[in-house]
Amino acid sequence: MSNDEKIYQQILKAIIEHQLPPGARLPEDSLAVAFGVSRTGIRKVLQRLALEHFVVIVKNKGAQVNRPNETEALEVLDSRILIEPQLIHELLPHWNTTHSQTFRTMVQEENSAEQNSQLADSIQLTARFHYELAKLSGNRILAAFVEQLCYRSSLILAAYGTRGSVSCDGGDHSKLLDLLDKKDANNAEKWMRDHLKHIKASLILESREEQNIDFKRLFSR
Amino acid sequence: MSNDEKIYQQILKAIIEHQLPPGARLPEDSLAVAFGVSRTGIRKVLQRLALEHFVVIVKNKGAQVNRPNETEALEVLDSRILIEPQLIHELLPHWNTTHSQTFRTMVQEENSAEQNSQLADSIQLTARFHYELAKLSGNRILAAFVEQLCYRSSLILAAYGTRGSVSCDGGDHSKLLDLLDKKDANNAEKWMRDHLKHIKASLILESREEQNIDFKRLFSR
DNA sequence: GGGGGGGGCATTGTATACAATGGGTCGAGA
DNA sequence: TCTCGACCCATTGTATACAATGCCCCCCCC
Repeated sequence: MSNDEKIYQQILKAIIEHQLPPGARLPEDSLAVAFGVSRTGIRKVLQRLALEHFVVIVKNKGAQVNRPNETEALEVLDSRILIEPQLIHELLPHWNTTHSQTFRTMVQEENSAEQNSQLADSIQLTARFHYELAKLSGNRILAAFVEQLCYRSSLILAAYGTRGSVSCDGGDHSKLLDLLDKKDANNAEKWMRDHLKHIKASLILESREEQNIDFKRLFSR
Repeated sequence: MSNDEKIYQQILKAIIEHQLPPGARLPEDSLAVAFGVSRTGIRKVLQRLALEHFVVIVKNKGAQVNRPNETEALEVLDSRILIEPQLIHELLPHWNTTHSQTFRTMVQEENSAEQNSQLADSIQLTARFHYELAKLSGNRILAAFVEQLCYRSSLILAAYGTRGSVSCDGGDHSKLLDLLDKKDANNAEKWMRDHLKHIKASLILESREEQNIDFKRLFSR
């Protein structure tokens, strides 16, 4: 893996695990010394992260970790609801006992992370479950897109998620595996859709609009 | 629009219109003098184009316009087949006569471009029809993804498309508008799926594998 | 005491210089 | 004449220098 890629992975990991919380500033200089490279390399990574919506770069003000707003959160979940259930049909023909084993191991990791109250690990493992599944579809473009959506979901869950919305996953995911083992495409698809809708519904979206306050209306007597 | 953005748009346009054909090299220096900036600005744009799969950057060898292979072409079309038909349901509630007018005008442009044998224009207008439609879904994330897929499709059509696969679109697109005007969601969805499948089927994918030649097998007596 | 303006500092934007890599060409030897 | 090798040039990778911007604080004036 190239050096840039390593830096990218490390920063992305830190963002997803909320070691770099939403809103955190990412000064080029500090990162440059931290990784032992010049600002040039850091800028490249930051711009990639910006294109993928993990950070926001404001001209002449630099980068900070994206703080997804309500609209973005809902759109990410809606995108997943539209795509992931359909991928079930694509991946089921390839599904075999080896995959089943691998994914059941992953579910166990999720459960133990959850029981130890390692929220960050739990969220990340949940994301991984979903995008590893997407990869089995065989369509690398869609798999990459789902992967990005899952990572963005990690950010969203950490910001708007309730404990319940994350922790119910462990049990849930193994149910999907049962359906896949039975080659029950329709119920597996339905399960996936309901699962994602459940997560979407569990988000706490305080609807106080911080933006677009209509001062004129507000202060007209 | 920022300066970078302008450069990005110009290069992207040139790629989609095949003024920069697949495989064309994009030396940083030449582009830098062409746009009157230093290599720094060009590199940023090229890396963005690379992340979006319009160019390929090979370390120490630079950038060239992506030449989509068979697999990539099929995956792009499959992605669109999975997403776009479903978006019909999302956009139909917002569909009104104003939209209808706008899109019918677009179809006319497509037809005239096609009649004048302006293949590049025709391909691009077709792409635009699809992603403008996607934008009406209200989900900006999916719309942006579809937009990217449509642009990639332009590259693919120019490389693998038959004249028929492009030119049949003009008449086709207006049929979809009729269905949308009738608020016939199911048939509009079906139309979209068939339309994309038709395009996919019309690609000429010569299956001579240029890569991964198995010399060992080839030359073992 | 409060508000507005100016200056300094921290940070990013852009260009350029130098290092490193890859490919192509020219020449020597078989 | 063909092949292998070394050198050179074109191009990219990386670091650094300087310019430009924005923010914050302080001071001055009202």
